[in-house]
Amino acid sequence: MSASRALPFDPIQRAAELWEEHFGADSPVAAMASVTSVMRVQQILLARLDAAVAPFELTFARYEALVLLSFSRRGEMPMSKVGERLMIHPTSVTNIVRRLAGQGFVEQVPNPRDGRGTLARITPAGREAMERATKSLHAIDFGLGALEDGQHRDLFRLLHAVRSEQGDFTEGSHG
Amino acid sequence: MSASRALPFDPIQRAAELWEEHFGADSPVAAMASVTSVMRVQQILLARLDAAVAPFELTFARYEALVLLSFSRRGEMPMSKVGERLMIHPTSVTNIVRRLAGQGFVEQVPNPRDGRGTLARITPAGREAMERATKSLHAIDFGLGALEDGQHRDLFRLLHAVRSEQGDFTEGSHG
DNA sequence: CCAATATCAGGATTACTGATATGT
DNA sequence: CACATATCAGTAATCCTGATATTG
Repeated sequence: MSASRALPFDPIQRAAELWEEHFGADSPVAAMASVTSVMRVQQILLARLDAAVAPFELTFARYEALVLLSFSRRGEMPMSKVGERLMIHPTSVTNIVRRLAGQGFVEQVPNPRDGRGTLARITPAGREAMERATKSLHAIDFGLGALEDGQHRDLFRLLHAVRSEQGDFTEGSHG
Repeated sequence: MSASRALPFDPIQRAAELWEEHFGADSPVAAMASVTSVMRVQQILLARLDAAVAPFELTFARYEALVLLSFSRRGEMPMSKVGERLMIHPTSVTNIVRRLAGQGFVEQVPNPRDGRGTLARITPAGREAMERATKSLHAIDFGLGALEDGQHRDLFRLLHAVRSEQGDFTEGSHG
């Protein structure tokens, strides 16, 4: 999982202190510390999530695709829409779906309403794997057991502001 | 930058609602929403940071290595210590430092105090590139201009809890 | 003809495992 | 001899930029 032993200090805290010494109190030290923390926590979480779903031959990215399909009405969705919802590149969709298809977790069928398009459809085996992986993720609280529900809401709102500014979506309510 | 157009709703919010419908209010919906948000914001930030330092032929990862070296007393540090501080894999250190060396931003010299070891040492050109990249990053508030200082502290503290639980460091103060 | 929908080829980055040469 | 320090080879995952065939 990358770094091995624990340091006797918080490396991000240390970096922030040095940062302020070198670049002055005017520099966005707090932003730097936040950014670095986001990077590190993402790394930690992804490792935990991937480990949790690995027994079912899934990565977290492939798991997310299965969940998305399972939530849809017919268990199927155009490739383009999968990419839109998961916010991943079209070639990544192709890649992920092909891999899931190779595992028998989804099948790719022509879109009857658009001859150009392809639908990804979850199979019973895919639902089975998804449900088992979900239990595994529930058991570890999605890697975020360190936080309580109120803190999750705080974290979500702070990050929501960043995503909103990026223009991921047009509405601003999350309540 | 992966996804193109904005959705008329927050896809993470939507996912959380569907999640609760499918898996019940007992499931860690708040944790799921937090995790997904961390993933997405990391992606947004990394794209912004990489874009900010790209004019100087750097990635954010290589920039971080330059900053680390420039903060050290002699501008040099053993490879192993670089990996420890940046919390990246030894082979990634080799990779990053070799690339920086190819650009003339660092040089690799034998460690006089350990015949097995190699020191990465920042060059004047490396300091120059680092300082210019820093100005570029300052100008965009490290991609986190959407948050105010108080919010940065909140965000840092929430993520600090996760990092602490992971055992990245042994102390618990950050005040 | 232009736009949209995948898909593919190819390049870049990062991480990990396992093997290796060197030195403590 | 056991251990530590890089480095390398090979594998995997992801994203990106074009190019392409098909269809609307």
